[in-house]
Amino acid sequence: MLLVNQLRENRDQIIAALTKRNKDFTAQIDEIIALDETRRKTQNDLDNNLAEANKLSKEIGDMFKSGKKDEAEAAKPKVATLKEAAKALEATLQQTEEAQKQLLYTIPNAPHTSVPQGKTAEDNVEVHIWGQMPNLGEQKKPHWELIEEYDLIDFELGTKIAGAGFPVYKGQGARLQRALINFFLDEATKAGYREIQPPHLVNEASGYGTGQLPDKEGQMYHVGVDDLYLIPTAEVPLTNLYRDVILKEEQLPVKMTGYTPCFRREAGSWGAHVRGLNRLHQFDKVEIVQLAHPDQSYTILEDMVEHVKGILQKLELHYRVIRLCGGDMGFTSALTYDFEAWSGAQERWLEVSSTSNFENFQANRLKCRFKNSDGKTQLVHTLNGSALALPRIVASLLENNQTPEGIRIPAALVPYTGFDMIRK
RNA sequence: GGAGAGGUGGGUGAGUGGCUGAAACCAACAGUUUGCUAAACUGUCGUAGGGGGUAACCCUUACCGGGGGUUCGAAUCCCCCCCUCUCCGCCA
Repeated sequence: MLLVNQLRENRDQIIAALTKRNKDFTAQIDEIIALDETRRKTQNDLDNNLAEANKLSKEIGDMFKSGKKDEAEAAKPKVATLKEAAKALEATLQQTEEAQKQLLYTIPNAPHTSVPQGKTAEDNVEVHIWGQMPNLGEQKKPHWELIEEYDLIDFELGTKIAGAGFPVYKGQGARLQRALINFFLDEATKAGYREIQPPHLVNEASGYGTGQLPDKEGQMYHVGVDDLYLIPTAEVPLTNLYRDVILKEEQLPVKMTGYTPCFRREAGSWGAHVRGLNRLHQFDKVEIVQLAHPDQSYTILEDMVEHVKGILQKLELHYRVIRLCGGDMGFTSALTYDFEAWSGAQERWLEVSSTSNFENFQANRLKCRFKNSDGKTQLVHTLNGSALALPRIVASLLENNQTPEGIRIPAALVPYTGFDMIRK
C-alpha cells in the first residue's frame, strides 16, 4: 500500500499519477490525510494522558514505601480517571487507524512516469520485438490438437480426477515440463538468483504481505479447515520470506528464484481464447524475485527484462515486450513489462511473463526494510517476473515447431529433455 | 491426536508486581593501541508512533509470541489463542 507520509507530502503528484489508471482517487486520498490528522492528534492526547498516569503511579508507589498510605489511597482515583479517558482515546485511535488502513487498501500503486496513459490492452506500447513468425503452412494445428495427437497432455483425465483446468502431463509431455523447469532454474541460477523451494500454501498474513489480499481474495484457493491459501505464484512465498525483516544495505539486492505450481481460481475469466493451455487452474512457473535498493530498482527491472528476453531467445520463440498502460497494469505495480510469445497456429500473442517493479508498495505492507548508509531504516523496492510460466510456452513451442516428422525441440532444451524431436 | 516443558533484544540467557526497555555474555559497528593480523581496552548498539529542533539530538508513548483481563502500577498474576521442543501414538 501507499505510504501515508508520501500521500501527505506529494498529494498532487500521486493523484495525478493515479489518473493513468483512469480513476480519480482524490476523495479517498483526502480522507486518508484527514484521518491522519485525527490519528496524530489523538496519539498526542493519549501520550500526554498516559505520561501523567505513569507519573502518578510511580508517585503512589513511592508514597506506599514511605508510609504515606492515606495520600496514596487518595491519589488512586486520579489515575483511574486518567485511565478512563485513555481508554476512550485508544478506541478512537484504533478506529481511526483501521479506517485509514481500509482506505489505503483500496488505492492501487501510483504508476511510474513512463507508464503510458490508456484503458485497455489496446493502449499498451510495444517496446521490443524479436524473431519471426514461423511459416507453418496449411497443415498447422493448434496445440490442443497436437497434444492429443502426440499424447502429451490429457485434459479429460485431469477433469476426471480434479476438474477442468487441471491437466495431466504424460510421457514426453511430462518430460518437457520437467525440462523447462530445470532449464529456467538453471538460467536464473546462472544469472545470480538463489534457488528457493518454498511452501505451496501460505497463511493470511503472507497474502496481505504481497497484496493478493484483500484485493484478489476470490482468486485464490482457500483451504478453510486450516485457513491457508494455495499460492497463485511463487512471488507470494518468496517475497514474504523477507516480511518483517531489516536487511543490511550490502545485502541488497536479494535475488531469488523458485519453481512452484501456481493455483488460480480464475473466477469469471473463462470464455473465448481459453482453450487448451491458454488458461489453467494449476500451472507451473519459475519466478524471479528481487529486493532492491530504491536507487537501483529501475536498473534492476531492466536487468530482469534482459534475463527474460535471453531465455525466450534460447527457446527460439518469436516474442515481443510491451509496456503496460495504466489501465492494464496490476494493482500493486508501478511499472510492468509483459512478454508475449507468438502462437503460430492460433496466430496470436500469448502472455508468458509479467515483470514488474512494485517500488515500496509491497515493502510497506511487508515491512521489508534495510538500514541505509545514514543508519536509517528505509523500505526496499520489490520486483518480480515470470521466468517463465510454462503452459503458454509449451503451447508456442508445440505450435511453432511442428513438422511433418514431429515436433522439434529447440537446441537449448535438448540436454534437458533428452530428445530433440517429439514423435508419435 | 495424547501428555509434559517452554516462548524475553541479532544470538545465548537473567529477570515472579514498582529501582527493567529490560542484567550479563557473545556477535556487530566505531575508536585507541600495534609494523600487519590477532588480542586487549573504550564507546555505540531494538522497533514503531507522536511532539520539538536546520541538524547532531531531545522529550514522550507503545511493544518481552498474539489478544483480553486483574491492579494505582504487569515481562512478572489470571483467561483465551498461536507457535516451538520432548515423550507417546500415527505416518510419507
